[in-house]
Amino acid sequence: MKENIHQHIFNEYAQGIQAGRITPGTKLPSENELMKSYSTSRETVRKALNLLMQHGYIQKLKGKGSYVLDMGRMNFPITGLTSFKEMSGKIGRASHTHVHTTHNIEAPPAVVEALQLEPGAPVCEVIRVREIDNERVILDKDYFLPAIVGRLTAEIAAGSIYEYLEQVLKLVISYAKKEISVEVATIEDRELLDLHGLSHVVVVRNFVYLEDTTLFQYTESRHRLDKFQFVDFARRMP
Amino acid sequence: MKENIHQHIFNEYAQGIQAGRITPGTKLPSENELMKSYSTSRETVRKALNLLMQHGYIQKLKGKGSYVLDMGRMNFPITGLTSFKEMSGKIGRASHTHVHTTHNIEAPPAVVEALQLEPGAPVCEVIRVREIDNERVILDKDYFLPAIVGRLTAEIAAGSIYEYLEQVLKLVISYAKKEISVEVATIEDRELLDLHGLSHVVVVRNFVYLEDTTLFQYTESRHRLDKFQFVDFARRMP
DNA sequence: TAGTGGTCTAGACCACCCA
DNA sequence: GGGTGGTCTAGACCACTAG
Repeated sequence: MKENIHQHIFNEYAQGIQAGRITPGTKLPSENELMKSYSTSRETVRKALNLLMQHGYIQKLKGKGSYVLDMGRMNFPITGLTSFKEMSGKIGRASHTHVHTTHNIEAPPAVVEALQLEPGAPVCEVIRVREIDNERVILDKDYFLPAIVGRLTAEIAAGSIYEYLEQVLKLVISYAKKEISVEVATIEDRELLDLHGLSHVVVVRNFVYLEDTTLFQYTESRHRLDKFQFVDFARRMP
Repeated sequence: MKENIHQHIFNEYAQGIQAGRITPGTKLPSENELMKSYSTSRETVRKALNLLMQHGYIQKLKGKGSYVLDMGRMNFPITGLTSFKEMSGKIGRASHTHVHTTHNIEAPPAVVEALQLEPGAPVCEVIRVREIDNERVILDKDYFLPAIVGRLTAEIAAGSIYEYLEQVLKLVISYAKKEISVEVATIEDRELLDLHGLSHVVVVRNFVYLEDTTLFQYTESRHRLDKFQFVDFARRMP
């Protein structure tokens, strides 16, 4: 499992808070106490506590201690890099994915720009429609570099592509940039989604990078307006 | 003043990257070299580098080194807790704020819920309209606890309320939770904004907390659809 | 093998909070 | 004054990357 000490401490408390075993307002043991009870050094304890703080689980107060926030059990944290499959599990709604197309094509202009390709370069395009409560509300258009992912099958696309990339291809996803905007619905949006006459869709553009800083995926996630929500937790930087 | 060593190192590189003096792809000095050139310890250097990494300025590669990303100069980082005033400066567009109302009122139901108040409790309401390129595109509705902010004047509201709170009242803002969704425009939206017939607005709900974990402000920022953009940088968590 | 970043240790001094 | 978190130090061992 290769679990670090500080990650181990973080996990224990993060899970405890998320499961409600540790209630908001509770004071955590001091760094000195944690140090003893985990038989480790203070800096290691502090790494764990800082992780908990950065994730919004606790608040640290100089001279007082660390206190549990009630933000940890926050409604659906769509923040970060959470994928549709992880998310739909959390919200516990009837959801279903329909794979519309999976093929290698010449990159369309928008994708050439997004992935910084040569005009006419090949990309692997995967178009999926997400259904929640029997309504088609999300259109996902993914573009991968064939040199890296090879050819994706429909079966893979039906599940979690991230799971496949990380566990089978052993690719390590490192970071991503997201852009959220609202745009006029295209003809494709109208055909593949149940828009009920809504004129706009929320577009989430996602640029995904690997550990070696290679940009390897571009995703356009097109959501029906009324089914879109994004939650963000932010700390004030000094 | 009072600048930590690791914050100092962070600032030097962050500014260098943002100003373009350090170009993307550049390899940073190794931790050992930085340690010597700043006459400090390695853990301190690492704190600075981790900050740079968390902010998307660099990528660290085991066994190789730290490399500058081209994400640091990212377009309008509305992520985090950036306020309108800070932002409008960055995008460099003609912008103007019109203070519509500033008064203490009984909290409306939605605000009672958001700030967890007793029904009928007083709140300080500030309604402002943001103009960009001579179009009224953002409606900001702020609600503060009068016990903390007292009475805000129109002059203060015309500038940056955050500046006033932090520099005059010495309040320390610690963290915030944001929720982004799209909703049907209200009558008030139609009156105060130039919606050009658009039926929906993007609503950003902001819950702001102080250092002692007090929730003290609730903000509703209502944006015209086509003028809304949100950029997010996320790292994959282990 | 030499250099890199990732983790950990056992101390230290400081500023802050509260009794 | 005793406890708390914030910062820093000078070592150590490991896993990874490279030539």
